[in-house]
Amino acid sequence: MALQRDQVVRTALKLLNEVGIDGLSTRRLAAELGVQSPALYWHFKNKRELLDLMAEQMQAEVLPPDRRPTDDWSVWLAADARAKRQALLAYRDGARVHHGTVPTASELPAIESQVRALCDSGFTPLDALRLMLAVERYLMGWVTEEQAWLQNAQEPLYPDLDDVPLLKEAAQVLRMEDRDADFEHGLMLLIEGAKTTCGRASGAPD
Amino acid sequence: MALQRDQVVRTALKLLNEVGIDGLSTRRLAAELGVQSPALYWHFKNKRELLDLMAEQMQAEVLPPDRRPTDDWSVWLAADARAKRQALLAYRDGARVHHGTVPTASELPAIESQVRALCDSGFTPLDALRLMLAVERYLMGWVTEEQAWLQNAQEPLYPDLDDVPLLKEAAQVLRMEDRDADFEHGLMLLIEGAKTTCGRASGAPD
DNA sequence: AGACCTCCTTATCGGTGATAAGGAGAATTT
DNA sequence: AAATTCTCCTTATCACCGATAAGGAGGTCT
Repeated sequence: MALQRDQVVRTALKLLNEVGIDGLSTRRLAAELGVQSPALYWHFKNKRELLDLMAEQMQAEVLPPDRRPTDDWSVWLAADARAKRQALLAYRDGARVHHGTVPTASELPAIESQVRALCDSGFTPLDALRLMLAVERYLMGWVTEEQAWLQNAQEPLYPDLDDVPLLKEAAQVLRMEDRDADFEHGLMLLIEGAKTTCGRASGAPD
Repeated sequence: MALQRDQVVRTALKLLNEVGIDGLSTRRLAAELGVQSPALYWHFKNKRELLDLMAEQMQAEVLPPDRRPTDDWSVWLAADARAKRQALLAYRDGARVHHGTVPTASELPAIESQVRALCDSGFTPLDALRLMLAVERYLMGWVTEEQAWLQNAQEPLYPDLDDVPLLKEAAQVLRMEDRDADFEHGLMLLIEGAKTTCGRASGAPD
């Protein structure tokens, strides 16, 4: 039986979790598939294309198939960001795999419908897209640093904070002990900022 | 005359702009310095250490030496973010070079003093540090994607937007034609969000 | 004079992504 | 049925990478 393209992608994702993106070589992947490494180049133009498909598959595995904007934009926008974060966290170095990927033309309609929902709540198309872009990049930056830290989670960070009392008070953030809450806080800042400057609450137009 | 450590770093940064981080090999750098590549390993433990020093140098070249918080927190916080963005943009792949770098213990006092300034404006230490973290990661995510896009700036992006009228209206964002303004917008969202949920304007307590 | 220290050299190792050329077998055409 | 084409893989090889081992030349210190 011949190798299937998406079987290669799935194996690559499984391997990613074992060895990380720096350890994910075409030879290692080929070995995992019981094949010689040049065989992969029949299925993919190059490694970049493989990584792109891996990124696509990662999102598909976690995101619900139809993310139709519900009534309150701040609810679905936040839920979307949380789901995407989980998608990236589900694989080692997920954010780095996703880097450099650009929305293909086929994803534009989904973006359009989200922009439309925001516009129905009082956003201009410009502000709507800018908000979505800001959330997306906050998300990417967050998870990238989060995963870089996860990989080096060795000795306790900053053992002595006696000289910096305020940081000592906020040590849980500095030591990243509740990353979910900290991510949520930043996300909330973006959404609150958008509420006060552009949008209005839906269902309760002011 | 022997090679100086910071001469190597400066040459590496110059070379970075010519070949990008993927083209920056120890051999290429050694050649630039008129030396054989193992010579570099006398000055640096490994390539990671070189990249760390490059990241440090990049920030030092752009950031003013003493960034003392002025009266209005939203002003210096934004100015700081803009300066850091410029520092990263000043070199090709600057954001990727900076990735994985973690604040050393010696940078903690500077962070403490910024947290203090925020607390003077009504923040709790927790909210202050979370805000700074959110801005930092938004910044990193932003510039990383920005530079990835810069490197692939070839054919025009999304030539046909007739099927997505709202995106057509916001095409300048989608096509990243005014990246400064778009970055500024997201930064403003974070700061406005912080104003309405945690802080109060300094000088004009409400 | 001898020992050390600094900074570099040559040689080499095990790995990487990628290409060229070709071969075996199934499918399709003649 | 024979010939051809297509699919999917192989072996061999390229140029390059980060890193280490071992040693050598030249200055400095004892």
